Amino acid sequence: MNWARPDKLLNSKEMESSESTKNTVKQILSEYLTKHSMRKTPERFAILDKIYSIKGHFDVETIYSMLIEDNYHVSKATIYNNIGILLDCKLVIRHQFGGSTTQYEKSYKAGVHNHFICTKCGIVKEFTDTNIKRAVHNKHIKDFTVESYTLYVYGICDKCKQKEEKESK
Amino acid sequence: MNWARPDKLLNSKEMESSESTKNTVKQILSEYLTKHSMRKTPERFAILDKIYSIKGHFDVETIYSMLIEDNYHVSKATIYNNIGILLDCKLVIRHQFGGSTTQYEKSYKAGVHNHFICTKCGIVKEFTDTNIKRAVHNKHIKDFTVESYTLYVYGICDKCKQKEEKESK
DNA sequence: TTTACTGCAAATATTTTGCAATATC
DNA sequence: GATATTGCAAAATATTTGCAGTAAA
Repeated sequence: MNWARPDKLLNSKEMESSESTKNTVKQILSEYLTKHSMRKTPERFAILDKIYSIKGHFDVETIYSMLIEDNYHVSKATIYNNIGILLDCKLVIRHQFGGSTTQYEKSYKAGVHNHFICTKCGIVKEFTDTNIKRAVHNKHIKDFTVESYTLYVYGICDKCKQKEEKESK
Repeated sequence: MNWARPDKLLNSKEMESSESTKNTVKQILSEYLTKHSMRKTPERFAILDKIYSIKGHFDVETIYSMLIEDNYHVSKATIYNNIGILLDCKLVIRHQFGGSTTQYEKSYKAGVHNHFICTKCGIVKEFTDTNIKRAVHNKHIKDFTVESYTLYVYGICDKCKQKEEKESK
């Protein structure tokens, strides 16, 4: 098997997960594919590898252009298809922040984090909070098995707030 | 001024907000429009009134068909336009659960609530939890003014879980 | 050899936009 | 009367789907 491993300097959007993390997620995908009688195509592992080189959120377009930039051609249809699989095996999570595209994020060992979203400019800032985490996990929801959560806190960032104050003068 | 007030039996999707709530939100919208030199069109108040007769989530299509059913014609473009305004004056909030349409919900006096989303069938169940509420409000986020929050808890509902167990036999 | 997967293009669906007609102020 | 808003249709955009060719098993 020959995983696509681009050998180049990483741009600002990229930040390698540790090799061991990448190997682990490949393993998880591999087992998932075997279990479901699906094929181990190079595209699948190239997409997974690329996703695990991205720090933060991304959309399908981002993955697509990053792979093209590596001279690794995959169609968008294939990316959509495979992100679906990665969602199923919990290697990726989906975010819907309210922009026009669906955002995704690697989820293995990424840790739970919360998002602050400015309702004016749309900037997203992440934070962690153990009290919130504890409160969510202490909540027993009838008839449901909890797997994960996402918290979106809405408000106004300082930049936009200052802009607003100027405008109302 | 002549607010559209449909005088008919309510269907299952509908549940009147109290008259006083409806009057209050009309007041809020009215003041917002005045402040921004925008016009008080009957469409705006008809849409607001309809939204405040809906319990739970809705999308643009829903509002559209409900108004058509009342023989009140508004174009979808107008609904999109006005939901934008209602978002601005905080009378409506937006949800992106992951389906194909954007979902909205009335927000005045609706209370904060959290959502459980089944990752298999997509069913959304609401719940409230004061511990979570407290934890979020205790969180001080640097450089941000918090206005509201939404929590999405993901997992599997009992129905889907049972289905899964059957399949793996 | 079988058939799952990829890539392309066409289809679908939601939301946005342009513009003429209309109605608010 | 001036112009913001509506309604319609067309446009834009993201995602899905159908299908022929390719490649994994």
